[in-house]
Amino acid sequence: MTQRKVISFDTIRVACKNCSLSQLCLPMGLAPEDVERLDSIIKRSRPLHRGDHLFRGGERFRSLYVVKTGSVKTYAPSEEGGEQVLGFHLPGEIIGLDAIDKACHACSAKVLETSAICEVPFQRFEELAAAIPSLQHQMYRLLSKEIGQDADMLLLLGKKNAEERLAAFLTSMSSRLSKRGLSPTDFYLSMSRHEIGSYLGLAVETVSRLFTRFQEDGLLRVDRKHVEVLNLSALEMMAGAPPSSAHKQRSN
Amino acid sequence: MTQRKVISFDTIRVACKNCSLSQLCLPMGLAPEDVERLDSIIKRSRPLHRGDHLFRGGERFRSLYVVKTGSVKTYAPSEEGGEQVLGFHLPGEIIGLDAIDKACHACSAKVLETSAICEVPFQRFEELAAAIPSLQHQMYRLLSKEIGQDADMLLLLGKKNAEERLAAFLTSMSSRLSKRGLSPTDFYLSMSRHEIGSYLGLAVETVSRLFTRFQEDGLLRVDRKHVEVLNLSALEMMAGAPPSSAHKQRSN
DNA sequence: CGCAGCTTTGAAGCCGATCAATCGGCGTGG
DNA sequence: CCACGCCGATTGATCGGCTTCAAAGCTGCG
Repeated sequence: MTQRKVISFDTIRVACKNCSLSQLCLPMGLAPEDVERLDSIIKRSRPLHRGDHLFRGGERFRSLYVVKTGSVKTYAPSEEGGEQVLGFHLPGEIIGLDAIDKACHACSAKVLETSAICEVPFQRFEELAAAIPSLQHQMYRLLSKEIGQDADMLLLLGKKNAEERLAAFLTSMSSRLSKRGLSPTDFYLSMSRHEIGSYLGLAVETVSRLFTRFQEDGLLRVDRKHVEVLNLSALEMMAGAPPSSAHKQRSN
Repeated sequence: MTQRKVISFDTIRVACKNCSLSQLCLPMGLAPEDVERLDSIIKRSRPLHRGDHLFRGGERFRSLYVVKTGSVKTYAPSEEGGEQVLGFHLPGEIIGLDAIDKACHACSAKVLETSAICEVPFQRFEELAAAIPSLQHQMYRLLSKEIGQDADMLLLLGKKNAEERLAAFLTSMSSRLSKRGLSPTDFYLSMSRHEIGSYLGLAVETVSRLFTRFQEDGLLRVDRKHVEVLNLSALEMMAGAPPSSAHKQRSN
């Protein structure tokens, strides 16, 4: 099913058993009783709305957050009001892992659309993990996975051109939404062109031009925030190795 | 003291008590007996030499590696022989955290100069961490720290220009070496210009030109791999906020 | 001593940023 | 209900930094 009108979708069902990490990110190897224990420490908040902050840079770190529905962006506010978008977080994804080290948030997290977010007090989670080896292992995996994804992003920013970047962004969105049972080819982008550009290290105008070009090339259909992917495999190809043989990047 | 002739420094003392994580990355909060336990699972290898691999992409993940002396680069081999450098690892730093998730190395790690590396079997480490809460916490911090650093790198690649990138690279090297008791202003770079360029998302020629320019501007003195920083604070300034007011970056 | 590889330097071209202006949707208020 | 105004998105034109291409210089090693 396509998720139409996400932007103004206010009636979010918060009542969902096992909204917890158990399903969202730790799908394997937990005994039912352990799942119950994990579930018991999780706080469910009322729906948050566009513009609300989960936390701001500089605040003390207390909890991890799991997106249940909706989407969140993390960003580093820079001097002169500008901001660098560090990531977009879709349902099932975790926010705040980077703050464990200094026990203080280095970035801010802002809700992009009406969203349901679970809060996981880290202190209590840590105690639980110490008692449940498989949970501890899952936590290590989770942190490790984040590092691996960052490496992919490093590669994207370091080596890929604008076309490849946007293609990678779109295929990433596609596959992540798909994992949550949403359509991989028809979705709404809750973030602005400006935010996409910031995330990908591109100017807004470049992002806009590329959307237009992709549409002209029959890769997708775009209407504002609504995206229909018409040729996913072509996008994936483009996101991966050098796309058009026209101008190949040096392998530096 | 400056570390002269690092490149051909073959007589590395491997015999060093507490070379372990205890000193390298987990400086706080461990009881002496726990340090002993941690130390006991660590394997010390004979010195490795330039070009040796710690592991290659695709190999099964078994251990983390800690650089004791020397330096290591991690890189993602791409098709057509090209490689993307993901990071440089100096004494005290850990390698392999990204492989925990899939229990398989996604990147390769190659020794840049004669180095002493400690191997930490992860399975056994994990068991130990489960039994020592403060060790578990340190491990979370370590993983989290890595994520935070990746975010810094994302910002660098996404927003900074060539000049800022090299300045950031140099100040990073400076401060990391300094942490290990080496000179922050006089050091040898064990990696090639090409590898620096790959890491920073720049062409070799650009890196070379910038070294020349920095020297002309009196910021540093360069001779091959030997770097003397003459104006560290200017470099730090340059690496941080927009450097020369001449051409300011859009805050996208 | 001579080659191979890395580094440096020069020149030209291109991609994406920047500047500039219009378009378009959406919320507001009359 | 519609006109207005604001802000994001789009489109066009120009500029510039970095890449690319090319070639010489340097260094270290066999």
